[in-house]
Amino acid sequence: MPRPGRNTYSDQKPPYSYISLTAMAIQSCPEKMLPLSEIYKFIMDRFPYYRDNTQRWQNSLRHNLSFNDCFIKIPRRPDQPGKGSFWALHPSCGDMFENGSFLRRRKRFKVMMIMAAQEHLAQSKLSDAAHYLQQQAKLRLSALAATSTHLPQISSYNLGVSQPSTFKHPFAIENIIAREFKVPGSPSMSAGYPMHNQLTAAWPHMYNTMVDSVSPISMRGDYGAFSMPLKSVCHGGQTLPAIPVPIKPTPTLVALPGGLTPHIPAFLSNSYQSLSPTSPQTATSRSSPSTPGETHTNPTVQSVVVH
DNA sequence: GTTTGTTTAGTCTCGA
DNA sequence: TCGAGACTAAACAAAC
Repeated sequence: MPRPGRNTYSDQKPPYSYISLTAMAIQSCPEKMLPLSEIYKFIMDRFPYYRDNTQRWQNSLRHNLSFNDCFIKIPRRPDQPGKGSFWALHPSCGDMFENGSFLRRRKRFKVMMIMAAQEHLAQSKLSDAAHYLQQQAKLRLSALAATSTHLPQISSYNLGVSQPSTFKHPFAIENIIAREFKVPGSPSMSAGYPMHNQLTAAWPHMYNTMVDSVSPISMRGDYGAFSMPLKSVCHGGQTLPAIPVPIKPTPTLVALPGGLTPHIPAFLSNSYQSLSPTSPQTATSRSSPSTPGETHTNPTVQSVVVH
């Protein structure tokens, strides 16, 4: 497998999959999130190969963004007009390329909790499923408490502050190609996992929703503004903290007959206010036709990411 | 009309 | 050989 070169790959196809290219682009940005057009731009800037046949590879890239759970979509705020959403990396996609190949991952990064829960539901009584989910929630939440202090930090979302970190995201461009490139505009790229405190600041609405989402799943039936599944992440057999990711507000849900009310860490229960991923201002959602501050719930269950 | 996002389907490649 | 991941093409809908 060719190693990343020192310079651009001229007209040769770079030895990176679209996933790694996209991840590079996202990682190269201090905010760790980019709109599609910027991802295109990043790739074309660095890899001349992709200046041709743009239709083809851009379609593939979009397909990858949608198809792969390792990418999460972040809606624009209403006061940030523009097309499309921002794209970021799922916090647990870190070691997909652990084997050193940026063309082929060890295993596809996938969010499976809902499927698992549904399968479980299909195979057992509802009460069993509720118990199962409750156990999962406990496991993740306890692991969350245990691991959160060891997890990597990233730059705040557009807070203008790069937080110090020793962790290097495998997708960080400095880890992939920064050996070869100087990344303009990211002097202190400190690699990329959105952590809870930062996410809470950046996406309070998500966390708010998330808190709601784990409340008794009788739920309010609508899919409001920030309806997005709460995705806990379980990584390589290891349980990691949950990050809410607004991928697909699918109505797929698994209602817990007994009501699932795990203990929610304090950092998840931020009030609904301020910051958005891209601006230190009031967060509202473009996707929400409703009043900011209004709590919407997403009747989804926690999910598990498996590798 | 263009861009963005989702989905489906088929093919190719690689690793076990 | 087979399964899984990657790539490509295409259709379609929604947002801008």
